[in-house]
Amino acid sequence: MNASDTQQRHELKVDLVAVVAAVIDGDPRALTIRRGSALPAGPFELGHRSLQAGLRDWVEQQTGHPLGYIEQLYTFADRDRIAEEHARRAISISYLGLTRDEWSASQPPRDWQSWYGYFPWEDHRAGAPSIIADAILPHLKAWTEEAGGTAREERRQRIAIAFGVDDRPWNEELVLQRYELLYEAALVEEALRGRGEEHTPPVPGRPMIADHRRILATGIARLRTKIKYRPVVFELMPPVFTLLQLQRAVEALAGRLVHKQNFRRLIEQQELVEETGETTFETGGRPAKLFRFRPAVLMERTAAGTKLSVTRA
Amino acid sequence: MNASDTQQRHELKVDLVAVVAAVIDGDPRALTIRRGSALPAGPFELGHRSLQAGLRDWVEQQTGHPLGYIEQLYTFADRDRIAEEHARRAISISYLGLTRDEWSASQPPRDWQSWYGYFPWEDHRAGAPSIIADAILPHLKAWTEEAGGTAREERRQRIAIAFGVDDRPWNEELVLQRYELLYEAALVEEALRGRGEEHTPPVPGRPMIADHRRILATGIARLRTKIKYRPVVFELMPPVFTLLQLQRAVEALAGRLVHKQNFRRLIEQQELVEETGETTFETGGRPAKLFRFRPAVLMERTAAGTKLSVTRA
DNA sequence: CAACTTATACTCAGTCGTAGCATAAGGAGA
DNA sequence: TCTCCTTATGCTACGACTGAGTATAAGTTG
Repeated sequence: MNASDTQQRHELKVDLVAVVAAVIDGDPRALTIRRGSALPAGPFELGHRSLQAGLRDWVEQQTGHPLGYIEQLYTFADRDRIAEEHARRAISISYLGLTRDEWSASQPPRDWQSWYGYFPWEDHRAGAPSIIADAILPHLKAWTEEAGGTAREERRQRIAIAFGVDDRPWNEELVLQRYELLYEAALVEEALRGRGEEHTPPVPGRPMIADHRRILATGIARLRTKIKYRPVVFELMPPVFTLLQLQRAVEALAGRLVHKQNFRRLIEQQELVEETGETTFETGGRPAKLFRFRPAVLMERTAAGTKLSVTRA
Repeated sequence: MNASDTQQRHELKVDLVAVVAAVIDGDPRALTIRRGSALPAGPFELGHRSLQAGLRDWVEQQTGHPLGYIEQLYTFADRDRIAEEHARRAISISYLGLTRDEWSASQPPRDWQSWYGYFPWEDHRAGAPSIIADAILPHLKAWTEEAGGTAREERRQRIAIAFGVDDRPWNEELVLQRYELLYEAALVEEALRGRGEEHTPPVPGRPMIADHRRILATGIARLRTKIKYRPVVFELMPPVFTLLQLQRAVEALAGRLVHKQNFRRLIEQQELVEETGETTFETGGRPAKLFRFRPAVLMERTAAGTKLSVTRA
């Protein structure tokens, strides 16, 4: 009805937004601009050969970083979320990119920000962060009380699943669901904007412009899901590495520790890597064998079914 | 470079395209318009509250079918693929919708077309279709020969993975990869358009306008992947059903048969369904118990991790 | 040399996927 | 009515994989 009656211009602004991930100094990071307040982004223009090409252009232009592997994430267009930023309505097509931070001294340093500055509740490598029990759950509980009838039970249920309440396991993949819950409960800064209540949000975690933090959450969730069944960690690792370094990278992304022995067994039985024949003494204790990814794996990554399940520590 | 130099209008046409799936008479089908030649679609307009709302409007307007569950699929913008259809460049945001075909006699009949009319090579319920060995693989083999050097080996590899050559298993999820291979090898009608070579394509399978068949492939692939870890079949089933009916629906979607006993065990141990207490005699042999989905499952479907693995027959 | 760190090998129980055997309960035709 | 066919449903066995623990090897540091 409204679609056909309303005769308006059918043209819209289309933005490309990039979540570019790398593991640096044992931390999972995202490439940002404006001192961490935004993701690299720019409009899709007629000069771009494709969406991907446009995205690469913008990222390289804004950060100086060339992109390797990228994949599409999601297309957003919620009027509510963007209304305050742009008078006009816009569509954001988001992508996930994976790289290493291969900076040369001649390049300006890039603005890599740790994921967990934006999502402090997502890093469970040293156990569940205390802010979950101290700040998040109490506020969410209060939020369930606000609702009545079936809505209250539904909220309780969503919270229990997302944050692993009452003996439910923590599921590291539900990054977006958790952020959305906090947004709906108005516990993050983005939810308070333009409401005249610009007070400090009750839950720590750095905000971003527009819905960039939501897009970042989408990218993290996708990556956490994907490492389990596709060999994508490769894109984030240097050409040669030890198994523990690989494990630390996976742990950084997943935000949880894994069982070392089982991790190695998994890696080796999947035939993802091969020994280079050399060892490194830089790791502290007994020298570790160095590995590289098997070329066949790099080729098959499009379709091969590889599982790199994040087993518990 | 090109992005910043080219000062062009930053507005684009944005189309919404729907893959709406249902299982009717044991066949997986898609809701189409124009006698099966196109998917329901229309431009995203300023009057639409959201992308999803816009999509619902268009589908209902064009087919009379209201949509229940929908999820976003992918956003396409390849200039090559759409060039012939629209002079102007357009972006297509595609969605997957799941429904039952609850037609009332007063409504006009909807245009439900079987998936396998468009992708005859995807239905392995009665074994691998003969066209794979008879038509597809020979043509693809010829196509590998056209390439030289590493490209040839890469093509061979992709074909082997996608179609399950040399003892590799058939992977029903690779619907899109298979279609893309056939497209690249110019074995489907869409690839021949506007090239002046409008001859009959070498591989059977009904074409669609623009890149709608590619979008349909994307939707089928997504659904085949998703039934394995999320309880989405529900959306496609009537409120009450026998376990064999549920199995047949899964088989129709996956395009392959499953082991009956294991399927039942899986379903029951996941506690997805509960008995209604009644039985039906309409199935031929021994009367079958009737089941319904447990209400809790319908609620949790957003986040619950349910596996409905398609075990072999 | 002792204490500590990291690497790596091996074991074991529980779960899950695959597959086969067996029985129950209806209908159709001899 | 009896037999055969069809579908439904229960149960068992086995191998692969997962989660978690034990033990040993080979370095560095004080």
